[in-house]
Amino acid sequence: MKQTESKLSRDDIISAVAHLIAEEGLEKLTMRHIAKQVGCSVGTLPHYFSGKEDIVIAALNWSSDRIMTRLSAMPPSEINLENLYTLMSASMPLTDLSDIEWRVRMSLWDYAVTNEDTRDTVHAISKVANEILVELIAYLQSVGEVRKELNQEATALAIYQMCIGAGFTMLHTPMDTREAQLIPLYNFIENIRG
Amino acid sequence: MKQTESKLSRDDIISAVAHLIAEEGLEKLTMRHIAKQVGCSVGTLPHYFSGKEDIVIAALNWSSDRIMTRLSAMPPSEINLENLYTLMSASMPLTDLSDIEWRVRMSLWDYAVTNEDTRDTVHAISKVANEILVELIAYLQSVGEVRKELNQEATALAIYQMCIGAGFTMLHTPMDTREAQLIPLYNFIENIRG
Amino acid sequence: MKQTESKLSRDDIISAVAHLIAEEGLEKLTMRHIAKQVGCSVGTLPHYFSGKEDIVIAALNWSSDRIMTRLSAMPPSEINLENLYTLMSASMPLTDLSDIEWRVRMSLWDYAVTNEDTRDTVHAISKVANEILVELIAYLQSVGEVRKELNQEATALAIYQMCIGAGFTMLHTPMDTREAQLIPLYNFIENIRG
Amino acid sequence: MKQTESKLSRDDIISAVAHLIAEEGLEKLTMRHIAKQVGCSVGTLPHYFSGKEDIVIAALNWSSDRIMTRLSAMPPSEINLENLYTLMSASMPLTDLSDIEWRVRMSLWDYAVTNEDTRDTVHAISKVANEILVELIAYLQSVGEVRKELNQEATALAIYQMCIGAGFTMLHTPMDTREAQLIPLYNFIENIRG
DNA sequence: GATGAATGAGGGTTCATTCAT
DNA sequence: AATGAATGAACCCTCATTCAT
Repeated sequence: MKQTESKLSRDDIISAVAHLIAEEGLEKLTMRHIAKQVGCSVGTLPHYFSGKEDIVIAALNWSSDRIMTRLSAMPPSEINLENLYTLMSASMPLTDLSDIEWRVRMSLWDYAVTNEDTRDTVHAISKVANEILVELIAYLQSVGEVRKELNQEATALAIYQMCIGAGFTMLHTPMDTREAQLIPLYNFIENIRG
Repeated sequence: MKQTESKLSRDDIISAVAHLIAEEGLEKLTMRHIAKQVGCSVGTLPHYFSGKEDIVIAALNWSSDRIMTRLSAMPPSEINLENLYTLMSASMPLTDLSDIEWRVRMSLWDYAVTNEDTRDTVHAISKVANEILVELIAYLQSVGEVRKELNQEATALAIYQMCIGAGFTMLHTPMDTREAQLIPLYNFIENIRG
Repeated sequence: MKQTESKLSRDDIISAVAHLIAEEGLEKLTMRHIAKQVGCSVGTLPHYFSGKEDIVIAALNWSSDRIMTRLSAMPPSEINLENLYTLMSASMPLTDLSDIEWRVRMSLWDYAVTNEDTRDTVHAISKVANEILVELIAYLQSVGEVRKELNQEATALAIYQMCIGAGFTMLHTPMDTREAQLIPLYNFIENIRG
Repeated sequence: MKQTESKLSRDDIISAVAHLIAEEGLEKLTMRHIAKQVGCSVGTLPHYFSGKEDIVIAALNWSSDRIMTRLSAMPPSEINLENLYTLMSASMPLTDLSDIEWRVRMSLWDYAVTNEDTRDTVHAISKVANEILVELIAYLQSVGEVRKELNQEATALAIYQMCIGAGFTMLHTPMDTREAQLIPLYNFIENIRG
């Protein structure tokens, strides 16, 4: 039997794998599970990826891409202190969709600890995220929404660290208790108001 | 050949496994590697643990135990705002030893995402850590070192989140760049001074 | 993309496969490699051969065809003892081209050990080769170049065996050392001179 | 179920594999077949060999060892021209046992064509075999059984080539027709008598 | 208790073959 | 006639586990 009804693409596979990682963990991810989730046979996967590691890395990066896309969605010029909080909270695992992204991100970060290439990738992404935040803080300082004496890098890094800490912690708590964990972030942002 | 030189204990195995997880990752952890690291044969391990999962969970919890022990080391009465920062930074992955602990902690947190029992454990530990911090903040407020109008829970959670975020981020950066990532925590603590 | 530039034929495929077998061995021969070498897609091959085994057998026989063609090239009436040696040595793996033929022949002979059909083919070819040699010896006896008391079949078989033994041995030695291995054949032919 | 009745050794496996190669060919040799033939499970084989290639090479060398052992069995001082022929014919594939050895040898020689390490091994073995023959010829010359004007190396090589050619050819012919193929070798040996 | 050879299920991967286009 | 994505069986190998010693 041939699978001809739906055209398969790398993104279809990546998405399926991301969901599998989120639900079962990297450890239980097998080529056979992937094929089943995608709806193809194991022999089809090599047409799109050179091997399991290739698939895994693509899926892990998928989460970073999604999170970064959300972070970059709002142009700096449309930012004010109110929607800085909105922007950050929108990137947190407060919905089923972003929960998956963060679960995969957790696997990615763990994977990166002992995998040099992935570690460099994760580090680069963190750097970019911080740079975006620095830009936002700088802009908000320029329009008087953030106190000018605050160090931009340190402020951005504080927000980043709180988001990472909150996001990873949330993965171990029920969905309906997660929003309350954003209070420190909210307070912090209020506290830098100019 | 029998292992007669030194008495083997669960802790010996756990410690050895923790180091293996930190160095190679959970993925590459095998019973043979464990036995080799411990210095016994694979057949010896079942005498101390019921299976691989049992060993893994024990080793993952090892990191939490170590970190919690450090956090609880200082009695609240000896705390001031200066050594609150010292206490927190002492628990960060700034040395080879604590680096291992954090690496294992990362594996633990990742493992917990898809393992209910472990998730409950991790959540409970987080809760205890936060309670300790709340106590510290409350004490510091009572002695006038921290502003009294600050919410204790929110302040404690903020510190906790920053530490988690900073600690996990540090695992992807060289050791000599990590201390600089504590600036946000330092600033935050300075900012709550009464 | 279609293959329209050159008309494909069974011989093109066989020749390509023979070269692949000579270079990489039967073990590493795959339909994809064949298609790549031929310059067509894997789906084209079934139009010319019923399956891989069909291709392999055809390619293996290719070497026998080539070697037999050379052996039959010279009409018996033009033979003398001098160019009997020339004829035989010309069929040995002393050039890159004949080296390929012998490499494939080695694969063929090996394949024939456990494949009845191929074994019959190889045996038949050996028989024909010997018959040709018997004719040559008979002719040379009739013109007085070979001693008449020698048994034709035994003499032919001796030459055949030495050529086979020398040819297969040569495949494991550098090209520039091979000619020296023809000395026994030369001596033998000199020794039967009438 | 554990296999405890019979002690397994590398030689047991090698012997089993040699028989498999002889009967089915290298191509159809799989770890599962080997395990079945040996009477163990696939997981047992890695205890004795590092992988399939390791097993294959060991089995291929097995044939050379057996053949060389037979060739070296007779001390030169006990040699005369009569038992030189006996010695050589004893190493030919005239029995079921030596037939297996030669079948494996054929696989070995074929394998060596595209495998450098094996090629070196085969070449070294050929060299040793020739050296043994040279010694025998030299001894027979010294005792007057072989004509002194004959070149030792060329004579030895001639015998070697005839044996190789005859042996490999025999593998494609029925057992009861093989002895007749030794006539050229017999004639050759008679012809060098001093 | 300690050992490590033996097990066999399950892993990732390769491949000849098929068939809708 | 030509294509190459899709198939799934079979490959080699790894591994947690078991158990006779």
